[in-house]
Amino acid sequence: MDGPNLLECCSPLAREPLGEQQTSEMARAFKALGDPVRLRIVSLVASHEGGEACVCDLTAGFEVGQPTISHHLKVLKQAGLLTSERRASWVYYRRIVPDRLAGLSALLRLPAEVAG
Amino acid sequence: MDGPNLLECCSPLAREPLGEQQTSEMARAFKALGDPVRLRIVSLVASHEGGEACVCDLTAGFEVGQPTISHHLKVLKQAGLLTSERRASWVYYRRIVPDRLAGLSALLRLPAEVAG
DNA sequence: TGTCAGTATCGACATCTATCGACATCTATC
DNA sequence: GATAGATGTCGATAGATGTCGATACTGACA
Repeated sequence: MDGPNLLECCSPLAREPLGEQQTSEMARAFKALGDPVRLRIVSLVASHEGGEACVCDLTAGFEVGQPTISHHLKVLKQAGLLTSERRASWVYYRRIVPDRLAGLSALLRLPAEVAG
Repeated sequence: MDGPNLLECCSPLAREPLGEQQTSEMARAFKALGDPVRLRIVSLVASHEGGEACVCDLTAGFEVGQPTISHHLKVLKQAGLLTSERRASWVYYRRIVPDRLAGLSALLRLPAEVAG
């Protein structure tokens, strides 16, 4: 996933055909973003003040139950998109640094866009 | 998906919490990329000469059967990532223009990255 | 018109996934 | 230590998904 050129100008995805090994981990990250609830969780965390949000912030804003939120957070964590830290009674989630989302963004950027 | 500011400087995802309606279509696109085979298909199409590849180019490069490739192509097409055109006996797939991948890339780009 | 190659669809199957309720675990506070 | 609140885990279940073999469709060509 975090290969040497991932944050450079051109998209590895469009530069050459990706092999099996390269795609499996990338696909897992995209798959994690491929659920509306998880996408909203990432958005809420990324846009929350301080760049982090506790689980209580999340459960309040969704129509699904707390165990489900917890499950989705686990998926996002395993995909390398979020990290968590316990402070007192609450667990706070924030984007992983170096940012995986930025890496995925660069992956999708295409030559036409870079040139134009 | 293709809202007015999607290709601007900052990431909508990190600017404000995304709502249910906004995320559903985005999630579908990410979900489509969330399979290793599909990610490789997109990569192969994007990197193929002329920016397009026929199904026969794809079936040759994968270990899964032709019906499965056809199924994945349908998913990518429905997600708005690829388009197809029949020429003689062959069906050619290429990236959709305006490019959906670029839109997703912009979506994931984060303020920190833009500022830095 | 008949045949062939390329591609899509269909039905079936095994596996994965999202969700829930119930319960366990952790921390703070009394 | 006992209690309460916040969070994670477990087991169950319904639905989605990836894959395949068989088959139908489409265009080219004899």
